[in-house]
Amino acid sequence: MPELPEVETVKQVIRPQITGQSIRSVRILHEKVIAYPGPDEFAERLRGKTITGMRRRGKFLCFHFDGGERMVLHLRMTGHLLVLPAEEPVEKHTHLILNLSDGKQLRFIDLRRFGRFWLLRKGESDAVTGVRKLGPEPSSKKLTAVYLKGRIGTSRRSIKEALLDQTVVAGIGNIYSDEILFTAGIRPKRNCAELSDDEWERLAETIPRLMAFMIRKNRIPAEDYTRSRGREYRNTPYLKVYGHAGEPCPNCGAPLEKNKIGGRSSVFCPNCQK
DNA sequence: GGTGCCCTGTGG
DNA sequence: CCACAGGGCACC
Repeated sequence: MPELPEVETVKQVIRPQITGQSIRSVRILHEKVIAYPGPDEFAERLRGKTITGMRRRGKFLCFHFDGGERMVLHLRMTGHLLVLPAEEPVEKHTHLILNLSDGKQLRFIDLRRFGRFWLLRKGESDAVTGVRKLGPEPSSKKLTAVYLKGRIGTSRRSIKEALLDQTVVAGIGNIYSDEILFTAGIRPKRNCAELSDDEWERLAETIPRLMAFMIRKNRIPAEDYTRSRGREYRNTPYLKVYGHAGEPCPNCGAPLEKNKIGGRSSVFCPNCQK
């Protein structure tokens, strides 16, 4: 479900509601969502901790506690977070509840149960979470045409697969890879090794600009987010190709085409994208 | 690299 | 009924 802009929204909505709170108790309703360590240790170590901050890295969320421990969360396809009063009914697919000192609860809800939590000790490596392998953020000044060409310029993969590789750039998913390639005028199936310097430049320019635009458009007041139960905060009105297969291209009017790349669907304009 | 899998729900 | 869904990983 969420890619970088949506995860950023979750962070912006949730962070002010939980920072400074301490965790009174932990309720794990489905142990599977706790990837590391075991569920008992996870709950035991969280209890009594104070939340000092919350950050995003790629599609990961990282909760910081006093004493230096941190909890890492990946929402995967359908995971989301809500802060609700303890008396609110617990909805279906709720897998983890943190009882906070102000009487509210931080809840993790995930229909498909793909989302995962990790709890790391102070200074413990995040190799286990995958955060350590992430490539630069789209907003990073490290993300240049020279970087992209050097990192994947000889790869025999398609450019779409490379953009989905979190070790190349962090945070791009199936929606925004299609949007980026449309804006940059490059077909998703194009082989990385055949892209021109000009095309690497266009990618390096498009990735941060489009992601920043989507983050800005995705902002939502916490009340609206909570009222819609974390469901209606997506960039759908701004997507030019994703979800629009068969419809006219917004640039040239030619019907947008859809194909499969590495098991993921991909929408593009056969006319505007070379 | 491709494929299957982890899950549940929805839409054709 | 089957195909598909915004993610990521293990396995040939």
